[in-house]
Amino acid sequence: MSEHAERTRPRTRRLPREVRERQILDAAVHVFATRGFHPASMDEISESAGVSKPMLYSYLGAKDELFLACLRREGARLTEEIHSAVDTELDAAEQLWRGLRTLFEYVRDDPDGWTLLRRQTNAQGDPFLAELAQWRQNIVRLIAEMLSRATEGGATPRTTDQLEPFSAALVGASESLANWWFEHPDHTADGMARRLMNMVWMGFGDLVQGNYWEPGTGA
Amino acid sequence: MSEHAERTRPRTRRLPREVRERQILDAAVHVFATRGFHPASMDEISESAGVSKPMLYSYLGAKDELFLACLRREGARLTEEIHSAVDTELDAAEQLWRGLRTLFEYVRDDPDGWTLLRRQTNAQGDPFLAELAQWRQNIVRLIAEMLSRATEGGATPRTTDQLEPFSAALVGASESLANWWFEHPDHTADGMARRLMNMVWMGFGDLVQGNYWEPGTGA
Amino acid sequence: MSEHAERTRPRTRRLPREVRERQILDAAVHVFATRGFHPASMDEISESAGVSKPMLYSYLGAKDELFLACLRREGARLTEEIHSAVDTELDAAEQLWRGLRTLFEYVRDDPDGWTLLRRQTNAQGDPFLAELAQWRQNIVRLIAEMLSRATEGGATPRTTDQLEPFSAALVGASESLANWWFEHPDHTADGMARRLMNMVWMGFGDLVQGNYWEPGTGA
Amino acid sequence: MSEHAERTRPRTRRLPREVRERQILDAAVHVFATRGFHPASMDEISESAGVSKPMLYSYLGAKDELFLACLRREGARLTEEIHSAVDTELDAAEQLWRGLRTLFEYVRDDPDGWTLLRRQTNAQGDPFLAELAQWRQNIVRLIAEMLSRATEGGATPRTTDQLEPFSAALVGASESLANWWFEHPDHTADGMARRLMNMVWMGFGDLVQGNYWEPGTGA
DNA sequence: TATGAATGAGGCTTCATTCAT
DNA sequence: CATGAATGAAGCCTCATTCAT
Repeated sequence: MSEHAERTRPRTRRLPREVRERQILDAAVHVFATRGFHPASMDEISESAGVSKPMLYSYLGAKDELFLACLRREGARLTEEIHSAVDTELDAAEQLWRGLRTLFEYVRDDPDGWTLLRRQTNAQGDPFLAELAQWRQNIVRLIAEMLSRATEGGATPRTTDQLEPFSAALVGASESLANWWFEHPDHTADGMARRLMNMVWMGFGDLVQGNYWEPGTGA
Repeated sequence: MSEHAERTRPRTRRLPREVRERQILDAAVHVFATRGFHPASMDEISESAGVSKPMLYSYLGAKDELFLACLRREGARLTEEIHSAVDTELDAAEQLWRGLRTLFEYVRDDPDGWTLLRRQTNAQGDPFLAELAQWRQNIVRLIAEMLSRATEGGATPRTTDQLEPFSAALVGASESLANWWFEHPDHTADGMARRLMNMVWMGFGDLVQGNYWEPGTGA
Repeated sequence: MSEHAERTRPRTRRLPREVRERQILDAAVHVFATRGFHPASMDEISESAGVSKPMLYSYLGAKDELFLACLRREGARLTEEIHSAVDTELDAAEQLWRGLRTLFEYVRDDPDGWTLLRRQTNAQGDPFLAELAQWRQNIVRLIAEMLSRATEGGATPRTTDQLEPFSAALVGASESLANWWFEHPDHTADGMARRLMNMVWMGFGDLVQGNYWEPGTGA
Repeated sequence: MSEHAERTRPRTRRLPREVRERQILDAAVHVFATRGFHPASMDEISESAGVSKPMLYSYLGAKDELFLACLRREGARLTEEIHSAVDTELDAAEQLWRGLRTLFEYVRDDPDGWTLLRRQTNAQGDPFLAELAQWRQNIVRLIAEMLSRATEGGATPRTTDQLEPFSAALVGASESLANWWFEHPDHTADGMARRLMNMVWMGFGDLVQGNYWEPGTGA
């Protein structure tokens, strides 16, 4: 009887397009993050979103496009949060510190999004992943520029040379450390950011001698 | 013409098992590295190895097992090279330097293997990838121990606390920098290792002030 | 011409699930009965059902499950028909007579189902066939109980001892005689049941002396 | 070392063809009986026979032919044993009794052979199984003739009519009872044969009244 | 004689995607 | 707007069988 009753009106109400899209994206981000792009199935996504598959396609297109939409949303969210956290007037160490702290806050608040951004690596044959690579490179370049601005004057040419690979390494270290955090969740975002700041700013040579970086210390 | 091109390599016949296994593994490492686990097809691997599919299965088992065999071979190769390069008698900086140099040499000499090790991330539902995660964690731990040994005496408790996350970050930085290298191949392995050494040992704070790490300098 | 012949039945479209499931089961029972489990191919079943293969899987699961579904449907049908034909108030001979007659009517009306139930033997490595063995054993036990009830009082202990193996033999005789019937179809179900009744009730010793069993005669 | 030593001379000696064929047939009968025709693999058979696959094919041909060879050997063995046990001079009951006893002795002594003969049912699409069906029918006919001879004089026409289906049912009952025996092995061949004899000769009607058949009693 | 090496062919299964209602 | 019904295409895997030594 109750089964019958449920069938008397459509399972889901007519919702405004915007709401539906967010529902779907939320579900898709979760499934893609949990399974990875290829093993994720459109069936699971549609079910998890509480939407029929035709709606999925009609709202967000094919699997590639849906995945891209997820990447774009999460990438933009992270980028914006970092942007609004750093202030180009500050010195390099402070900017870095704020950026890292924001990053780890994002990781904490939206672990699926982070997994999504972090998991996929560029792969020949998955051309649509090029956009993700592009996005990463942008971040790397932003950091490089930030450091460049912040070190104008003092920086020797040799330092400048190192800026981009340094930024790349920094991004890699952040990603890896965030993963480590997943397995050791008894740390705060602040603590994680501070850890990373120490590493990249002070270097192991200093740490070994007991010299630590502290927020507010400056360059 | 293109039809003829497909017959590029004539099917060599009746080779001893050992040789065939190596052929297959070589091809599989290449295809898995190029495409990733899921998109790689057994068809492509068998074709690329110049061997029929039943041989794949007869010699190296199902797709999972073949993939694991690739991971094991490449992982063991890298591990061994690094092991034989570092000498636990040396101080930390020197050990790190040698390890990093060997790593980048491996990346240069066996880029497919590197991509393989680097590309796959652990995903729920791909339990066989757990072995890769395990292997990575072992490396992290090895580095942490190395640093721990090398800093005995001087290290404060706080430093010790940081050793494992630091190692994780270091591995991430190496991976990311190696990727950057793929896109800027006009650098030597030695140069890349030196770059990374500067970052992790000196830290950006020192670099900014013109203090660089040099091989042979010691801790 | 033959190309056109293949399109014999136009793909009916958009049928309710219930109808499709029956269509599929009908086809599957036929193919499984004709070929046996292993040689039957999902391709042939899907084609014979006028449905694409994914529908088979979506509606009735993998080959094992589809086969089990066939067994269950046919087994239940036969069991029910016999159940509603016999009446535990009657004496043993009458019950047996009605059961046998119903059995042969089922064989006549649903030869594929009968072949299905009769053909498969339990094999190590086909664990899903255990259910069929179980079902057979249930029938044997039912018959044994029926005879037991019907002979209470008169039966000596020795008779009771024989009830289960006797029932097993009876089932085997029925199966074999039904097969014989397939090759000599110019007999009625009633005639076949009477034949078997004579054998099992009177025994050859009586038959040789011209003593036959007749319906309505009683024990 | 021992592994190496084993390789210094061929794993198997040159054996006369006859011996090899018996080896192979023994293994094949076992595997076919255990798994059934389709699931049995030539790999398992060759391994179980201690012979390489090319030898298998060279000695006994393809899978169908090998299977047929198994059926023929086992079928002939059983037929011969029964033939030499019965004596057409004896009366019907005694012949039947001896035949049944021999049958159950064969089942006891060569259960794989029995399973082989009993398991496969004629299947459209497995044309090579027709020979098995033929063989069964021969047995049925033999029994019918035996009964016919043994009842000449006393038998009414109606009895004659029943002889072939009766024989078919008898064979089915034997098969089924032999299967039951597999699951209740704590009985002797003699006991089983006596059981069956009671059923087919006396019939349930007599049994219910305490009339049993005893060896040596005659018709 | 004897066998390790090798494969064509075919079966099971699933997935992204679309149609008809 | 919304969906249950439907499928082409492709992937993994195994088997009977033969070749070259």
